[in-house]
Amino acid sequence: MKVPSSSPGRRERNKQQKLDRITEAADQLFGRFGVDEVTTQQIADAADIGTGTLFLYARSKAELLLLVQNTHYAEAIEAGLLAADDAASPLDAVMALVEPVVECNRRQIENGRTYLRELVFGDPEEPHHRIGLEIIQQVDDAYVEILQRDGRLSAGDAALLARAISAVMFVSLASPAHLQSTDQEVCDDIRNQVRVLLRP
Amino acid sequence: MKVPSSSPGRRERNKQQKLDRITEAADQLFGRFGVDEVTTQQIADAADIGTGTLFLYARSKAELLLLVQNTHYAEAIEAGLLAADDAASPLDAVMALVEPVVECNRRQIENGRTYLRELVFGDPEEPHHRIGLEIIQQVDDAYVEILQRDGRLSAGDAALLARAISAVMFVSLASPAHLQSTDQEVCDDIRNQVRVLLRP
DNA sequence: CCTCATAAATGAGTACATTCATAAAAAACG
DNA sequence: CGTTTTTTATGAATGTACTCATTTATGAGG
Repeated sequence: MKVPSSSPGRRERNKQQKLDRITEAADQLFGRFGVDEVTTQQIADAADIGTGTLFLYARSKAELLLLVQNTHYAEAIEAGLLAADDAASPLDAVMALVEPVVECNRRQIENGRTYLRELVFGDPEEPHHRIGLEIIQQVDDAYVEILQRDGRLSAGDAALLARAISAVMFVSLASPAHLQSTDQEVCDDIRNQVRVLLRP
Repeated sequence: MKVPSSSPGRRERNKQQKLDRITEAADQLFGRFGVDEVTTQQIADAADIGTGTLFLYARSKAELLLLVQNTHYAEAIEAGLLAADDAASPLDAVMALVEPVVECNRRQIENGRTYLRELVFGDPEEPHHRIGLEIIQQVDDAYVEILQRDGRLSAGDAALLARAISAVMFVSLASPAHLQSTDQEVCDDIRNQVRVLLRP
């Protein structure tokens, strides 16, 4: 048995390199053509690996999309958390979080909708799925914190209201009604709904 | 050119019979095994039609599920609309609508989730999809009416709040978190969220 | 260095939804 | 009726995500 401390070993290095190539290839191809227009074979070819190898690194095409997109959402949410700190009102704070997520989600609308679809309907046990859920949970947690700032809501009610806001954002982003809308229009639509929810 | 008035003609009769056989077969098989465990071939065989014929009557397997389920949801909503009329409070009225839908949706949980998934993410141009959207739009309209009963909300705000309630119901039903829950637990969860939304 | 055990990679194979060229049936027309 | 046109039915063929028996690479022990 070898000590796992110092060197990662060639095996580990190879694995990491392959994962990097896969992530890079999938990100490029998905971003360029949309998840439905890209075959797993094309990704495998672009990453220079065998057909089946791909599925050792992501158990499904959906997982591959989550793997690629999670990073982008994490960045968007980081920005949103910062912006929410100096918002004047709870509504503005919520929207400071919503805006970067909307922007991220709609960079490629088809991918954005598929990402949401898989988060809700995919297998929550899959590794990248789990990570995706953790990432959006951060937004929910931030909503709770925002809603409690002025002390008018109990912790329980704040949690429930936060879930409602998340649901509103989810459905607004997923709905085909907004396929042709601008990001701004989607944000405005969400803001209007949240405004009514917050009106105490 | 023949007058289309009097007799339906053998062609029309055959078509109707086939559609009936397809609907019956799909309803049975989906209900028994769940949509993912049934192949379109099995449905075609059960309906005693050719492989390709199925897709003349429903453009996709998803459309077939919508075709079969729309009827059930329409019935559930009809019951809900009646019950909502003699509810004491807006919250009770909303829940009178929610309960039959939850019951219908969760008769077979996998089918229920797939139904919601296809309604939101499927092609809204497909005929049965369109009908499904019209059916759930009734629920949304009913929410608007309920919310305006006491006159404390403008029409616009009522519409926005109704959409939020719909979003809450959708996400609560779709979420894997409720895979193991009872119908009652799901209803309670939705009720809690709606209660917070309605608290002015 | 050699041998064996274990992990990783591979691509031919599978399953299944959907399509499409062709055939059969029905209607229209004389 | 027979002919032509239009609609409907069919199942073999297709495309694609995913699996799995087999091969190959890596590391451990001697």
